[in-house]
This record gives sequence, C-alpha cells and structure tokens, in this order.
Amino acid sequence: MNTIDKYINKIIKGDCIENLKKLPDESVDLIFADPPYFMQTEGELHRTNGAKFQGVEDEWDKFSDYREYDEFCTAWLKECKRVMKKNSSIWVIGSFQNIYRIGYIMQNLGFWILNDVIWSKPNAVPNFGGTRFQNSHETLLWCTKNKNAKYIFNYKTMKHLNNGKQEKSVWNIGICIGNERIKDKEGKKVHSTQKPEKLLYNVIISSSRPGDIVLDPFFGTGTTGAMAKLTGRNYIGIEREEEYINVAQERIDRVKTIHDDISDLKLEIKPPKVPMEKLLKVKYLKEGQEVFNKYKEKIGTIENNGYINDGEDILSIHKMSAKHLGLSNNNGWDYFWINDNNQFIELNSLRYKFQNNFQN
Amino acid sequence: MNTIDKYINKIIKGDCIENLKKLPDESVDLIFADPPYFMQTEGELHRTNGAKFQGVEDEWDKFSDYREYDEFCTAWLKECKRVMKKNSSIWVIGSFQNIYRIGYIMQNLGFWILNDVIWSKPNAVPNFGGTRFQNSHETLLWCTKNKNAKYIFNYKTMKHLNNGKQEKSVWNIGICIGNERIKDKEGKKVHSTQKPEKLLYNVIISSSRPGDIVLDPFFGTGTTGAMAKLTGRNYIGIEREEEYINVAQERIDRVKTIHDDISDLKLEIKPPKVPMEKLLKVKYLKEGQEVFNKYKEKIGTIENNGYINDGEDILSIHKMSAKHLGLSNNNGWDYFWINDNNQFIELNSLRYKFQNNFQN
DNA sequence: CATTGATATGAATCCTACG
DNA sequence: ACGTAGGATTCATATCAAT
Repeated sequence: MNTIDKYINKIIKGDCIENLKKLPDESVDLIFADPPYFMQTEGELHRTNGAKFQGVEDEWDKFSDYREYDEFCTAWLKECKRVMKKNSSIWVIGSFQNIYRIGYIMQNLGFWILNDVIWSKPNAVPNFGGTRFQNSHETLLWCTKNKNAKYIFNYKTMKHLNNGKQEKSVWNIGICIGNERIKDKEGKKVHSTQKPEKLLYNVIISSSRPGDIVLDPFFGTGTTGAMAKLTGRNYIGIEREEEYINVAQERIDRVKTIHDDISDLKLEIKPPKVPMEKLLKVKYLKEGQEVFNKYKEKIGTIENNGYINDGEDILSIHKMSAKHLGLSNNNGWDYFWINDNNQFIELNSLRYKFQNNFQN
Repeated sequence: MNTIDKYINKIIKGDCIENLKKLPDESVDLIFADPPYFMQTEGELHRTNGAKFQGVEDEWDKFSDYREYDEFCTAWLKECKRVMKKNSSIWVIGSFQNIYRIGYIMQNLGFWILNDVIWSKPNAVPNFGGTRFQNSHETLLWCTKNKNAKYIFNYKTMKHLNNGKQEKSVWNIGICIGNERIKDKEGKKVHSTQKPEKLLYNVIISSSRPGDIVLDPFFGTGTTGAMAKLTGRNYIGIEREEEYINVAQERIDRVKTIHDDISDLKLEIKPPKVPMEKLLKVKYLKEGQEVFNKYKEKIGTIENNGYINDGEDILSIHKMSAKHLGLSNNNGWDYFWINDNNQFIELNSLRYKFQNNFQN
C-alpha cells in the first residue's frame, strides 16, 4: 500500500529528497517550496568588522558551488514534478542568490511559469553599509508541470481581496515580526527565514481548493501547514530539524479552520451557462422576433435554434454581435436588445431572469 | 589603431555580437542591455472589448527554442564582460520569460549580482482574461564582472532622489506613454518596447560618473543615449534597425546636458579623512588630554599618535569606542567628547574645524 | 475655459466545457 | 484526445470630443 493518505496532515521527519521519493506519483494538488540557499553569500554578513575577506577568487570553486546547488535543486524539483497531479501548480520562493538557478532549472525541466510574483517588503532590513540598493523583495515562481497544463486560479477571490481590482504580480506584505514570529524561551527567533502568514495565505487561497493537499518539502516552522489548515486545505510537510517540527506541530494544532466565502471559494461559483435555445423553449423569446443594438437599430431576427439572422448570415448571438462591431469576438448577451411588451430591454436581463426562475 | 574613442557618442549600425567584438578590451564604464525577451506568444490576444492587442510581434524576438536563446545570450554577455573595465557594472533587463535564462548564464560566466531590481509598473497592461496575476513588473540584474570587483554606487544621490530614504530594490516607475513615447507619422509607436526615461536615469545616475562611457548593445530608440547625454555621460549604441537609429539620433541631438548636484554627483563628495594625529600636530588636541563619553564619564587619555589609552588597552578612537559600547565596530568621532577651554564639546567638531581651516 | 465622458493603448507566454 | 462553440474578461493614463 502506497497511498498518499497516510501522510496527510503529517510532518515527515527527514531529508527532503529521500522523503519526496516515498510519495506516490500525481498525488498532491499544490506545492510551496522555500529551499535553502547554500550559496557563497552565506558568510558575507560576518565580515562587517572591517577585516578584509581573505578568500581567493577561485573560479573552479565557485562553479563547483553552483553545480552542487544545481544538482540539489534538480533532484528535489524532479520529485516535486513527479508527485504533482496533472493540473497542480507549484510555488518556489527565493532571492537573487538562488532564484535564477531555480528558474532556469525549472524551465529546463519543463515547468511552465505562470507568473513570477514579487514579495515586496515595506519593512525590509536596510542596507547598513550604503553599498547597494536595499534588498527589499523576494521572488516567487508560480508554475504548472508543463506548458499546456490547466491550473487552479481563484481569480475573483484574489480580486475581492484586492479591493475589487485584479491582483498584481507585486505583493506588498510586511516581513514576519511581532506576535507572528515564533521565538524560543530565550526570546530568540526559532527560524531565521520564517515567512509571513499573509504570503502563504495568498498562495494557498489563489491556487488551490478546499480539501486539496498542499505539500511543503521545506516545512520549517510550518507556516504552510498553518495556513492550509486555516483555509480548509490539507498539508504534508517534510522537515529535517526536530526543533522546527515540534514548533510547527504545536502551532498547527492551535489553528482553527475558518469557513467563509473566501476560503470556501464561494466567490468563484459561476452560474450554469444559458443557451439561447432555452429562452425560446420557455417562451421568453419567440422565433422571428426582432433584435436590436443599444441604439435601437434593428440587427436581425431570431431563428428557432436561437441564432440571429441579419439577412446575410445566420450566426450565434456572439458571432453576430462581433460581426456588427467589426471585432473577432464579443459577448452577445451584452450587445442585443429586444422589444418585450413595448419595453426596450437588454437580452442579458432575460438570461438573469431564466437563471433565477429555472436554475435555483 | 583600435581605441574606443572613435565609437564614443555614436550609434553603430549592425549586429550586436559582431559589433561588440570590434570594441577593445576593458573600455566601457557601464553597460545597459535590453535584449529580446523571447516571449513565445502564439495566436492573437484580444482585449475585453474584442479588439486585438498589439503585442510584440517583431522578428527580432523570435528564437526556435531555449537553447538557441541561451547561446545568443551567452555570446553577447561574454563580449560585454570583455569590454567592461575591471570595476564596471552591467544592468540587464528582462521579464519572467527570459530573466531566469539571463541570470543563470551571467552567474555561470562569473558575473556577480549586486541587486536584482524590480521595475514595478503602476500602469501595466492588465490580464484581460482573468487567468493569472496581472504581470506588473520587469526585473533588472545589476552585476559586476566578478565577485571581488569594485563598482560605482552613488548611494547619497539615490537616497536624495528617494526623499532622504535609502533607495530600495523595488522601483515604482510608470511605463513609457504620452509625449515620451515616440510615434511615427501615422501615430503608431516606433518601437514596441520603448523603456521609460526615468528607468534609465536611475540606472545611469546610480552606477556611473560624469564623463563615463555607457554602452547599450540593444540601443532601440536610444533612451540610454538620451539619458547618458542628459546626465553628462557618453554613450555607445549598437542597433540593427535603420528606423530605430534615425529616431534615436534625432532624439539624442535634441537633448541638452544638465549640470546639477545630482548629475555632477556633488552629493557624493565626501570630506577627506582626518587622522587624529593631525589634530595633535595643529594643537587642537594635546598628548595626555582626557576624553569622555557623552555622559561626561572619563574614558581615557590621548596618546601622542592619537590613540586612546583607557588604562587597559591602547586603541584607535574607533576600536576604543566600540569596546566601551560592546560593539564590534563604531565611528569614534561620534562617541568621544573633550573639555576644550572649559567647554564640553564633541570630538567630531574639531574634525570639521580642521577641514575648514586646513583643507579648503 | 473647466469639467465630464468616451475612446485608445501599453514586453502578454490570457478559456473551457462539452460532445 | 481533439475540435467546436459558448461566453467570460480590464487598469491606469493620455487624448479628444462633448457639454
């Protein structure tokens, strides 16, 4: 038996790649990955005491560093691709030290970038030396498994959360501080790169559905798990460090799932389509009836299958409206008007009337 | 004779790589490169009103696959590296379609990323279909030739331009529209991807000096040249399309150089360093004199070489102040106070007095 | 002339359910 | 799997016409 079920809402302790290999093919709905950097820059901040760094510029060494990191990333990304369902998507976060390795490798592995999202930090750590621009952002890559894969994108939900405007690729979110930042008994931060909950909330809400399985192969203190539970998703975490696991488990246990229009994605519900033909069947329209544009100019008459005859062509309401607007396509429901018992009304109003009377 | 002089403030007509090869080694101070993005779009995209969106359909953006694109970028980036002076820096702009190729290749070629700067566009093209996040940014990579290279960064100038706050890695700049957007006689945009002048202004002002040579191997309509001339730098452009060259030349000819504190970088002028020893020589201080912290607590006495003796150690004013503050380093000029003819004054004030009386 | 409203447009990897 | 047809979808700004 090798089903995904036994891992659901669990934190797997151990190596990332080894444990990814245990998960079955095409078994998770969403992945969020916050991999380590492992780069040369690690030591840079320790060199602020004025002592000159004694390192030699060794090209071979640098290359071997990159190569090792590339191999590591190739390995875990391949496993991620394998465990992703056909229409899953994956988010990977990184900074300039590593994100260009990641992006290149992902493209070569066939991942298809949907967006690169910038997490812009209004309260980032300043550049103390005044030697560069303040590094005030990180980058997230949002990808499908391959070019033609479908994916979940809860567009209306994100638009709603962004005050009615479509969400951009630049997100303004503060770094994780205050009560949200997990500290040990001595008041020291437990994890050096704990991500803010709002970031994970956005990731999960935008690209998954309630009940989905969200995998995080670099679980850390479990921000992904906490937000998955909060929004009614399931999580699977992989983490090596015992201390992080304990903290994460406690944290997730305290979270209560919220059921609202956003996490339940009620905003995304679309009414079933209404074919013109049905409006004829229920006698809202009749064969031969005239249709107009908004200037009350007659365009044509309705055929018995709901198509419009303008004397030249017989086309669907959409094609016919596009023709008369000189466009290649258009939504005909918004274009046509009719005379309904001496009232000049939009065709669209009949569709809403039908939805209310027959589809509720 | 193969000097750089004959190319200065000229637009070279022809292929990018071929013409880069004509430039001598280590001859330019700054490079800005806006290569084709390899957008990989198919078919037509329609606006929500059905009209066709005029995207990038130019031949110059067509490549057969990633491999061909990678080879192209490797070739021009190698030449860029060759013509860069030892302490030059380079900016490359791209979007998610290509920037991960560019960043990976640059790191492998030994370029060292200083910042990745996000050009966040408040007025980007929306996502008409509601299928993804609105792609509202592009990415610039700012790099030196190698890890230990020095570089020009006009920190104070950028801070000044940012209302006194240190400039971030996220820049909010509108896309190029209105009067700035160059149009032909029929009112159609000449170049499909003209960059805003503010973007190039920031690039040039932040990382070059007046009189420097700024190279742009994908010159287009010459925004780089125009901003180089405006700020008192020299430009070299390479461009294949005759039409772009003509427009660029006319445009640059109209530009007048501005001499101000910003383009002349007067903001960056630092007062010369003053050694403590000199203050002793001119009798502003004397050997054995007591020094205090701001609470009038005595810290130690001045040695004849300007060092401070606190009874335990003899250290420079900087190391001594750091020791008493429990820090690894500190600016001693701001820490120490002295008794100057019964006036309790900051040590720093003597430094400014010296600068005014002996160094002007 | 000021204000309002309609129209145009910018580096874009832009649909999906059903048969 | 693939083709077809129904029908869903936009933000900021500049320009120009209309009031």
